[in-house]
Amino acid sequence: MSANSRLTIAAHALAWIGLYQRQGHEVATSEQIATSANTNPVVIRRLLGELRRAGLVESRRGVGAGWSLARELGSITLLDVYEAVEPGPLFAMHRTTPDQGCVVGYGIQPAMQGIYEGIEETLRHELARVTLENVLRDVLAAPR
Amino acid sequence: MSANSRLTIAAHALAWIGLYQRQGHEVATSEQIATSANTNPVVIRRLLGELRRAGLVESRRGVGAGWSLARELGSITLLDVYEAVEPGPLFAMHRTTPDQGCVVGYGIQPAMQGIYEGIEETLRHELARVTLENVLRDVLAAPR
DNA sequence: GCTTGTCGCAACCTTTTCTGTTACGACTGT
DNA sequence: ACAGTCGTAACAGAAAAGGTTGCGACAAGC
Repeated sequence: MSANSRLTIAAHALAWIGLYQRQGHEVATSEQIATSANTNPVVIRRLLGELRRAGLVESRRGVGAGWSLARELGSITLLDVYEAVEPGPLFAMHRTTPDQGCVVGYGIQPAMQGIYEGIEETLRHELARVTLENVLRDVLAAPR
Repeated sequence: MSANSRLTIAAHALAWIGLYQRQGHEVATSEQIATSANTNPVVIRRLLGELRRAGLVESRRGVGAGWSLARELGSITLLDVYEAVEPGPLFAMHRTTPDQGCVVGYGIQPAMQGIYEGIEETLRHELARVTLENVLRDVLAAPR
C-alpha cells in the first residue's frame, strides 16, 4: 500500500507544539518543527494549515508569529488528525468502471463499498481511542 | 490517502473465478477476468501471481490454460488477500529520519510504531471476518 | 513609517507508486 | 507442429506526495 506519512508528521508537529508550550513558550514556528521532523517548513505549514481548518491549531502572523494549539493535547485524538489530513477512503475502487454487463462487474462495487465502510468505521474507532496526550507520553517514554 | 485498488481487483478476480467454476468451468483466463474488471490481462496475471504465491489460486499453462481456486471461497478471507497483495504497513513513518537530538524527533517513531501496530492488528481482525464467500454473496445480492 | 520575521499561497520539480501496454519466451493440449 | 495461455521483463503514463523557491501579506518593535 502506498502509505503516506501525513498522519505521522501531523502528530509529530502537534506533539512538538504541545511540549514546547508546556516549556513556557507561546508559539512554535514552522521552521522549528520542520527541523525536528527533518523536512521543509512549507510542508509543515501546509499540514498545519489543514489542522487549523479543522480547528486543532491556531496561527499568528507578523514578527513573533507562529503556531499554537487551539485545544488541549488530551482532547485531540488521532481521528481528529486523520480526518483533517487524509482526504480519501482507505481502499479504492477500480480506476475504471468494471463491465456492468457482467454479474460480478456489476455487483462488486456496492459489495466492496459496504465491506470497506464497516472496516473504516472500525479504524476510526481505534484512532479515536488515542489522544495526542497519549502520543506525547509515549514519545517521552522512549528509552535513550 | 493514496488508496490503491489492489485489494478490490484481487477480490473481484477471486469472486469471478469462484462463480465461473460454480457454473461448471474448470479454469478462467486472465483475459476473461480483465474484461470483467475493465483492465489489462497482464494486470490480472500479476495480481493472481501474488495470490498463487500465497496459495490461494493455481494456474495451468498451455492450451486450455487458466486460473482456478486452490481453496474454497468460504475459506479465503480478505485478510489472506490483503496480506498477499499489500506489501507495506498502512501508515508510514517519516521519509527522512527526524532530528534524533530533539526529544520529540527521537521518541516519535517508536511511539507511533506502537500505536500503528495496534491499529493494524485491529484492521487485520476485521479483514479476517469477511470471506470471499461473503463477498460473492453480496455481489450477487446487488439489485439490478 | 520602516524594518524584520513569519505565515499564506501559488508554481514548479522530483520522487515514488501504481497502472497500463507491448513484447516475447515457455509451456501444453490437440 | 500449432495455437492458446501463462510468466515475466521492460517501458510508458498517470497520479499523489513531498520538496523547493519565490513573493506578497501581515504585525511587532523600533
